[in-house]
Amino acid sequence: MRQSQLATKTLREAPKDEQSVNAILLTRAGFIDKLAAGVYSYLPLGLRVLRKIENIIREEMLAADGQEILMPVMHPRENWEQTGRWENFEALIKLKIAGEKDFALGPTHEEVVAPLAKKFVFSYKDLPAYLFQIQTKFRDEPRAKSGLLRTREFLMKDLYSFHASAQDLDNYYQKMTTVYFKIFERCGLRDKTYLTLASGGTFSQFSHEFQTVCEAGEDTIFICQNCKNLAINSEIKNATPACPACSGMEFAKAKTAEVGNIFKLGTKYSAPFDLKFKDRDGREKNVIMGCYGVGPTRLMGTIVEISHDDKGIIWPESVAPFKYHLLALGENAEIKKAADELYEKLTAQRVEPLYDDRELSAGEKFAEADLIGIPHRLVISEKTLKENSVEIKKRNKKEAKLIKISEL
RNA sequence: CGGGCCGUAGUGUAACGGUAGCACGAGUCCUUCGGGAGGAUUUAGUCCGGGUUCAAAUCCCGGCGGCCCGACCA
Repeated sequence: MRQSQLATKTLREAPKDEQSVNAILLTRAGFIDKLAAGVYSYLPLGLRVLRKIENIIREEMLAADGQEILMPVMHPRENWEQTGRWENFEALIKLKIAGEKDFALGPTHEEVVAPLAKKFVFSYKDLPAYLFQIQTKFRDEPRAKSGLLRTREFLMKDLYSFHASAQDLDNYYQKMTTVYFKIFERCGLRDKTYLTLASGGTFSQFSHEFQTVCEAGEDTIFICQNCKNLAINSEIKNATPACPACSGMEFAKAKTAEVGNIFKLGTKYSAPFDLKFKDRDGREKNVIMGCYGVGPTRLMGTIVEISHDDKGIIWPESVAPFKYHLLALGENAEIKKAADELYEKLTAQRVEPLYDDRELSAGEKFAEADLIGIPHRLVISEKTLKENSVEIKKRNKKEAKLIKISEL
């Protein structure tokens, strides 16, 4: 893409109504735009990042036998009455349509997926089943905050698993723990992300969260200093003094953002919707469920929180909006021609270049490139042309080197 | 939802109750071109509603909106 065609512009200064690092950098660099507190538009650069994160998650869900669906955002009141959550889910956004009918904007989809599964699950032969979607969720957060970390409208991948036995759920739950770490690995968050015990288990003692250490996070966890494999959420720390994995008693306290969570739901949602199956023994039993959530928009914010410097964002290559940022310095025809040719070549190779073909000073192009944070910077200038080469520099490294154009 | 702070061009910031100014951006032109370069010129603003006053960006009341702290976060 030619930067002269890019719809957005960068801001030299941070808007004064954003305080968090992720919101400041993403806004300045033109990835997002705030419409209201906790409600953001995703602009061309931001949407590219979001799609990459989504695709990583999608690939991992498909590899774990998930089948992708898309459920409605609008949920009839009756579904939520069925589980008692029309009244009990405080963040539920309710609205009337046609002046009469009550609907909720989906904050999660158990109330939709359970009755949906009822239409296809009859026998143990239909189980297990794994359905997932990547979709916009709505929650009436009393206080939206920290840019993309806590919003009222956000993207969420939610997978629901359906099992014939608790054992089968346990196995899949275990598998999803591994799959989730793979997602965080691919998004560049693995090193700072901890499997964390949390409350909320209706079916088992705990649920598990995936917590990424970062200043802007709003959770507090205690990381076991013995195995460093497990952490305990502060909300249940008092009730859980020792590490359940290794019995360690020493913990390090850390501020974190919850980037994912997994629940064993058991029959909490299958029962109210009468979601049953006929087992091998001929008896009718409740389907056992699990659910697994991870939010691409929050992930995007978290990545920026932990991967930036004073000049701007440093995207991991896996989620970067582009792989190369090609800068043409100077306006003479020779430079322009060489840069144009390299741009065409890279485009033909499908390696996703962003080409700064604008008539701006060198300093301005460098500053913007650092702000946007594309992993590899390519420069064509009088200097490089003398050597018949192009300068290449990684965003997270200081040194640059010249390579032959033919090497790209 | 409680508490605090705050709403002035696209962005950031000034203006004692008395002419709304500056910088950046954006537009046009010229000169520049390895770290947000220089010059000329143009553009654009007091969140909304009421009140006090000869006079309100400024004071008062109400609303709306934003940020931060807390509560909340299946």
